[in-house]
Amino acid sequence: MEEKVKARSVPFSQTRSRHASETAEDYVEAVMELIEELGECRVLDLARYFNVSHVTVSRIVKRLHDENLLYSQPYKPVELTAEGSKLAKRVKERHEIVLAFLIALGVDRTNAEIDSEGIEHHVGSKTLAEMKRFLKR
Amino acid sequence: MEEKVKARSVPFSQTRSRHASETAEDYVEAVMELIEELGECRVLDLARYFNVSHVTVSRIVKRLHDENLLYSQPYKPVELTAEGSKLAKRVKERHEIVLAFLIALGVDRTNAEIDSEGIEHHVGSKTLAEMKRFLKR
DNA sequence: TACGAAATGTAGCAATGGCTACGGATGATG
DNA sequence: CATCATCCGTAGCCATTGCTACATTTCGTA
Repeated sequence: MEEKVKARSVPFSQTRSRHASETAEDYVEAVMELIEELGECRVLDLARYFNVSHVTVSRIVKRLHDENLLYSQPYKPVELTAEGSKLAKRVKERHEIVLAFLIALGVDRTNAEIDSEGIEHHVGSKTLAEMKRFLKR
Repeated sequence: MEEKVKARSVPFSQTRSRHASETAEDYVEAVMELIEELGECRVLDLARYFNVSHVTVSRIVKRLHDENLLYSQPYKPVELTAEGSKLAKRVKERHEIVLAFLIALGVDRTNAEIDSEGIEHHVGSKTLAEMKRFLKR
């Protein structure tokens, strides 16, 4: 009898839903950042930020509105709900730690910024703690 | 006049196509691993590995066949093309470095395995080089 | 050799995230 | 206060990755 290979259910946790969560994290972080930089966050600001069409942004904003992360009204700026703001702060802090970590590791700023965007969503609490510890050395 | 926010076109490089590439990387790596472990790689082996239905695997295998990464015939085991094998080796090596790096950083093996699966796709050559350097210390 | 279980393929649905094209809303400015 | 550029929403297309249900192929074994 063949020996069965263990399922990688945890690491490969359902690509689609995982990706939807990453989008949510990217968007609330971007909204917070854009509000800080511009005073408000419009759909087109997000479209420029992510380099996608305003249509894509509009649909995602609607979804995140339904998920209670964003507050949006037609033709009005996008704002963060309390929940969205909480998530954004957590994501931003994690992002900053990952970026600082990569730079401390010796990666140039440009590449550190690029890689940290992708890496941040996959850094669990244990890994994040070790990155913080490394930064304190 | 409002100051425009720079587009994050490089880090946020078109989510969909980026994700399709990650899937390709995961699949060629899995095929190589399953062939090593089981002698051959069936559609159902991949389904168990990724914890998805055989239908999902079947469609992705077809796409990767069209992309010349896999060689597949109906009801036959899946094999790697020369191109797929090359990609798989590259991905596996990168994956092993990331995993070893996280463990060297102090992360426990379980969390290191989980996080390395997600992180590996976002580690550029510069970051990978710094991880290697860290491992040599 | 013929049967049945297991493996695989096909049909068709949903969610997500891309897009273009088009039309309605807003707001600055003449 | 009317006009027009800009912003944003809607319709509708495609690709990817999930799924269930059903059909077909393979293959060991009776």
